[in-house]
Order: sequence, then structure tokens, then C-alpha cells
Amino acid sequence: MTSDSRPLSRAERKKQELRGEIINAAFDCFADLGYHAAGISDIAARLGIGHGTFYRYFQNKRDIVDHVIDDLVTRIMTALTAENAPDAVSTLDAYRAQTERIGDSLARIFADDPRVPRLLLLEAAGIDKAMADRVLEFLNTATALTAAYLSHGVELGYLRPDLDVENTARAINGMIMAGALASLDAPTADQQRQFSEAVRRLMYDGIAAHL
Amino acid sequence: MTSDSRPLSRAERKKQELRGEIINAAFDCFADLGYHAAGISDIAARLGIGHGTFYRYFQNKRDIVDHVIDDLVTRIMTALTAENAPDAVSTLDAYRAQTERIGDSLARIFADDPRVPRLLLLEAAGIDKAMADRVLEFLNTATALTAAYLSHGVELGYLRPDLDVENTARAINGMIMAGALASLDAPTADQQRQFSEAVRRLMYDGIAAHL
Amino acid sequence: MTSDSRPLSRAERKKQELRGEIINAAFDCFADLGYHAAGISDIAARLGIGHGTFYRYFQNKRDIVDHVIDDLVTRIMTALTAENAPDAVSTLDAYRAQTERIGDSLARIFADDPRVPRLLLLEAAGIDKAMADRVLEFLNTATALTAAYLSHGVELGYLRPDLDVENTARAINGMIMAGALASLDAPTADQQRQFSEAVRRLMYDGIAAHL
Amino acid sequence: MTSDSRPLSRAERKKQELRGEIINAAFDCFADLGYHAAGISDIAARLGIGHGTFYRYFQNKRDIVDHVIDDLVTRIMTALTAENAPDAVSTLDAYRAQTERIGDSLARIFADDPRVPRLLLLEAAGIDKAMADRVLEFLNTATALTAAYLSHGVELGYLRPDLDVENTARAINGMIMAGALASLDAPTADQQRQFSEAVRRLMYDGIAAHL
DNA sequence: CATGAATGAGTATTCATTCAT
DNA sequence: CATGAATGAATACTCATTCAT
Repeated sequence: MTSDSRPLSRAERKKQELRGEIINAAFDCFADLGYHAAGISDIAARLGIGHGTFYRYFQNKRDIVDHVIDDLVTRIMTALTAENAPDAVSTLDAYRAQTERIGDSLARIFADDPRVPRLLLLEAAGIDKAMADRVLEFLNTATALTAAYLSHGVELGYLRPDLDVENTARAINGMIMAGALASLDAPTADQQRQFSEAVRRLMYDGIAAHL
Repeated sequence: MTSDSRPLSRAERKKQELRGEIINAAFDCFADLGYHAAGISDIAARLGIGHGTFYRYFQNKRDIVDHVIDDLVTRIMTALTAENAPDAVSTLDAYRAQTERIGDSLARIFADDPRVPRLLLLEAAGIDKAMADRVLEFLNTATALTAAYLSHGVELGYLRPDLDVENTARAINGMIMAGALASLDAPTADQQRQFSEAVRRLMYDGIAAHL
Repeated sequence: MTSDSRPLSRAERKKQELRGEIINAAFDCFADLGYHAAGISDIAARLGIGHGTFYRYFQNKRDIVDHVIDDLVTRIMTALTAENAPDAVSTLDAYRAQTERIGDSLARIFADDPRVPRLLLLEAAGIDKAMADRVLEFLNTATALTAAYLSHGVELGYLRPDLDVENTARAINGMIMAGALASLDAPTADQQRQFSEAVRRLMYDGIAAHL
Repeated sequence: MTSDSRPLSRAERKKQELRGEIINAAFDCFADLGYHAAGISDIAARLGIGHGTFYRYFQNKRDIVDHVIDDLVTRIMTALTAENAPDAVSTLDAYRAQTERIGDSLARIFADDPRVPRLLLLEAAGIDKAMADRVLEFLNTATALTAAYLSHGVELGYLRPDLDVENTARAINGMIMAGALASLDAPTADQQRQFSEAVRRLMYDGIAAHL
């Protein structure tokens, strides 16, 4: 099975490796300088390769930023879904624990490298109409995922039966975005956790007093 | 009364008028084409003026986008504060009504011209490091404002005494952002209202079932 | 006689006055900033007039610089000729005294306002092919004048009969130029006089020892 | 020996070659059109290269003119010093012969390519304050060199002991400048030689009659 | 396959000049 | 007649992309 992909070994592996390194270098450059200010030569220089080489791995500047964003989106979507399928829980407490795990997971990503939210939420949309659409689409996808969690909860009865699933999901995602943006100024894991907790309190207890 | 400001009349008034028109045209261009894709000539062409004229009113391309953003920020901050001072209410119901008014106000702005949230939330941050900072700063200011509302509520006892005011404010603003972004895809006033309602339900009732 | 030029009086006099002031202001600007760096608005601003007014007095930027240079050339040619006609002297001593007077006269001009030699010798030729020609023409005129002095001396026998009048005149003018340029670095009247003296010693005694 | 500098060979040599050609083309353009009238595209067009290529070799327009002037200055200073060290002679006759050689050398440069003195003496100073300073500095350097020759002569006793070395050197250089400028109108080698001779007669015999 | 020299499309900006007020 | 708002020609410079070596 895997044997027929082996012949590419030596060379092909090197190639894939460099390709990955270019994506990482591009990520660094775009995050540090901004997409428009970063040049192909900056990316190449960071790797010590000729900038002509870049074009052996990617069509053009616009091409690579797509791959960079792909990377980020994948990283985040993985955190959101990994071992936390929407239908994995069946009680409110379990759900709350699940959301906490997801929150922590995201917090770790954002705190680990604030350039991730910076690129995704600040830089990306300014690149292009197309990229702005991609960002919105990503948010919609994330919303759909959140909505799936909520739907499951409504179906199983541990969430309000009259919950406006779609809009609530959107609102929850907005809070996550706010957390991500907050991590740009104060990327403390602690601060992240507190924000996460505040969101959960909001979701489960509301803001009103006695009730 | 107004007579002493009249001397500037004729010419000066025309000048201010054109200045405003340039800001509007620039807003249109940046929203339609994106900051980087929009040229000074696009702005000038839209007004039927020579592009040299532009430079009589603004230092350079970077200069005007600041004014455009100023406009948007002012428009939004006005909506957030006008006749809705943080200390204007003293009961939960009144507060809820107040948040509803504010939400409607924002919804109107976003629905009226979806280019406002598009430029502010998608385009602006990608222009520049400096502009990205301005956007974050704007969000922080908005958060501080929301926090003031919440603080007032905690002090008067109609909001949870253990409310994490700062982070909750941030979370609420995140939801507003999500609403603004949603208005890009579906700028229906109706949809806005529903989202707004979902947020309020979330804030006051939480998402859990029985409770 | 003069009565028929009077009607223009009031207005016309004012006009000529302003015209002169514009020339002076232009001289200042061109000397301070250089012809290319100086703008019409700089000239107008220096006089506190609108820059549109400039065009009521001069065709264009190129036009006025001609007038400015005219001024300088006239000032210098006047010094070179005033009460010092080529045929005014008839002995070597008298000639030497004459050259000394002329030298002093020039030294005074250059020391008074180093911007005169700067504009004429450094700035002017770089403006234009046409202006470069004018500068060369001016030098040629000055050379012709000097040659006239020398011719007179040869004819009257107090200068070498085999003097290469033309080339010697050119050489002498070169020394004057050198003096003018030197005045840019050290515009001391004293230094000017010493240079002047060195030139005269060279002209009359040569540089060799015994002789 | 030269083998270890060879590695740069192929490509590097081509590069240096093109660099030199650009300098020459720039020299042509600046001399023909004047610095301000000449565009980068003129330089590139003259070589049949893309104007972007220019910027691979020089920072900007101002950068290259410095190199062009460097070239000229070097060419002239070389002629002034090559095999003609100030202390190479010890008698008046030998000195006179030396000055003749130097004069011839310069005459050849100026007659060969009148664009050299044109650019250096007419065009350059009008470019910039900085370039005007460079020109003056160049003249000062040349003066210092001439002064060294004269000092040597005074010390060895074949030049007047009371010679004002500094100012005489300046005066002599002024005559050279005049010769250079004269070559613009009549770049005949013959005319140059005559001028040169007139200067030497002036320096050694003065202008006065019998004496 | 890596390289980097060559390229030129694209654009912000300046400033002399005009002309309506 | 003075003014300065409007104008647009003119140009230096950048950088993504190509392709010969």
C-alpha cells in the first residue's frame, strides 16, 4: 500500500519538507510584516533559499497565503473537533465540560502563538475580496459546527428547547473571536482561562442577579 | 450667533463639503475594492475631480483612510452612547430595554450599509500595523464602554455580584462583532433583530434547559 | 517729457515695485533652495502674495529665473565697467591700479552676498541647456571685456606685445571665477583682498624666483 | 595569482560590466539632457535594458549621479597626479615642463570629451546642495594639490619665496577651469594648447611689457 | 532543480500653470 | 486685479514573476 509512494522517498520527502518550511516562513513573514508589506524575497531570505525557488513550490504570492491560512484553519478546526464530537455528550454537565475542553484547546492555540489569531482575524481579510470571503466562510463553518453541538443539546433536552440554535452559535463564536483578539494584547494563559470562564458563566448562568 | 462663523461661508463651506465628499468616495472605494486595490485615481474619478485635487485635501492615501475610519468609529460610538448613558437605568428590565435599544441602533447601522462593518472589521486591520492597532484599540474602547454598563448594573445589584465585568464585556462585544459580520451575508433587518434577541436570551436566560 | 509717463504713476509704480520684489524673492529662493527645489509658492509665500499673482508678473518659472540672472549679470558687469573704461588708463601702474579697483569692486559684490556667485556659478548652469549657454555667454562677454583692457595695454605698449590677449583674458577671468567660488567658503573681505593681491602678483611678477 | 578572484568570473564579471555601462549611459544622459531632464528610463532605453534593471545596480537616481561624478573626478585627479608627483622636480625648467605635461593631460581629457567639463562644471552643481558641495570640495582638493606643487617649488627655491601659495594655487586652478569651460565652445586640441601656453606665459613672464 | 538577473506593469505623489470668482 | 482651487502631466520607484544558466 504505502510501498508505491516510497519511490519518491529521498527527493520527494525533501521537497515536501521544504514546502512546509516555506509555508511556515511565509506565515512568519505575513504575521510580522503583514501580507502586503511582506515580499517573496523576505520569505526566501528567511529560509536562505533563492526567491526563484519559491516559485517551484507555489504558484504565486496569493497562492501561498491560501496555504498558510489553510494551515491555521486546520489547526483550529482540529482543536474544535478532535475527540469532541457534537454527539459525544448527553448531559448538561458533560456538555459544559466539553465546552471547557474546547475552550482550553483554543486558548492554548491562541496563547501559544498570538500570530495565529492576528493573521487569521486581522491580516487575512484585508488581503483580498476572495480571502475576506474565506474568512467569513471559515466563521460560518465554525458557527455551523457550534450549531451542531447546540442542536444535539436541544434534541437531548439538556439545552433550552426554544434555543435559536443558529444565532446562538453565531453569538458564541463571536465570543470566541473576542477571546482570540484579547489574546493579542494579553496572551497570558491565565487571562485566557478567566475569559473562558466568564463566557461559560454567561452561557449557563446569564448575567442577571438572583435568578 | 452663527454670523461670526459665516465669513468662511461661500468658499470655505464648499471646501468642507468637497472634503466630506472625498471621504465618502474614499469609503466607497475602500469598501468596494479594498484599501490596497483602490487607487487615488479611483476616488477622484468617482467624484469627477482631478486626482491632484485629492492632495489638496489629504496628505496621502494613508491619511484619508484614517479619516474614513474616524467617521465609522464616530458613527458607531455615537450610536452606542447617544441617550443611553451607562448610568441611565437602575433595574434589570430597564437595562434589558436599554441593551435592546443599543442593539437596534447598531443593527440599523450595519443593515443600512454593510460596507461599514466590512471596512471596519475586515478591511481596516489589513492595511497597516498601525491601523490594526487602531482597530484593536477601538474594540477595547467599546469593551470599556460595555464594562461601564455592566459595572453600573453590578453596583445597583441587578446584575450578578460576582460578574467578571471586564471579560463579560469583552464577550458581549464579541457577540456584537459576530452580528456585524453576519450582517455582511444577510443584511436583513429581520435577521439582525433575531440575532439580537438570541444574544439577549443568552445573556439573561443562558442556554441551559430547566433553569 | 516725463509727464506722459506719469499717468501710470500710482498703480504702475506699485506694479513695478512688486515686480522687483518678486525678482528679489525669487533670487532668495533659488539661492537658498536651488532652482529645482524652489517652488513658485515659495516665492509667493516669501512675499505674502498669492501664487497666482506671480503669473501676472512673469510668464512662468523659467521666465523669472532669466530676470534674476539678468539682475546679477547687470550688477557684475556694472562693477566691471563703471568708471573703469578699458581706455581710461595709459600706464602700467595706472592699469594695475585699475585692475585693483575692479578686483575690489567684485570682491565687494561677492563678499556682500555670497548667494550671487553661488547662483551664478553653481546653480544657474544646472537649470537648463539654455541657461548653461547664457552662463557661458556671460563668461565670454566678461572675457571680451577683459580682452579689451589687455588689447588697450598692448597697443599702448605697457603690456607685452606678444600677449595672447584672448587666452590671457580667459585665464584672468578664470582666476576671478576662482575667487568668486572661494568667497563661498570664506566670504571674508580680508581673504578676498589677499586672493586679489595674489592674482595681481601672478599677473605682474609671475611665480618664478629670481626674475 | 588571479585565479582566486576568478570564482566570481562569469556572472560577476557580467554584472560589473553592466554596472559600468549603466554609469556610462547615465553620464551620456546627464550630459546630453541635464540631470533633471534625464529620466531613469532614458538611461535604461539607451542600453536597451528594462528600467527596473537599473534599480538592481543603483539605489536611485541620486545614487548614480554620484558614481558618474566619481568617475569624472577620478579621471581628472589621475591625470593631475599620475607620474607627476609634486616633489618629482627640482628646477624651474623641470617644473615648467611638468606643468606643461599636466596641462596637456587635462587638455586631452577635456578635448576628448567635452561632456566631462560640461557635466562637472556646469551640470553637477545645479543638482543638489550636496552635489554643489562636492564640486566645491573637488575644487578645493585640486587646489590643495596645486598648492603642494607650489610649496615644493618655494622650498627648493625655484619659486618666489614670498609666494602666497594657497591663493596662487586657487588662481591657477581658476585658469584651468576657464580652459575647461573654453573647451566647451571650441574643443580644438590646438586651441587648448594655445590657452595652456598663455597660462604658462602668464605664470612665468607675467603680462607686463619689458620686465 | 535551484538560482537570481532581468523585467515592466502599476501607482502615489508633486507642482507649474490656468481660470473662475 | 489678486487669489487660490483645480488640474493632470510627468516620473521615480517597487516587487511579483519569468526564465536562462
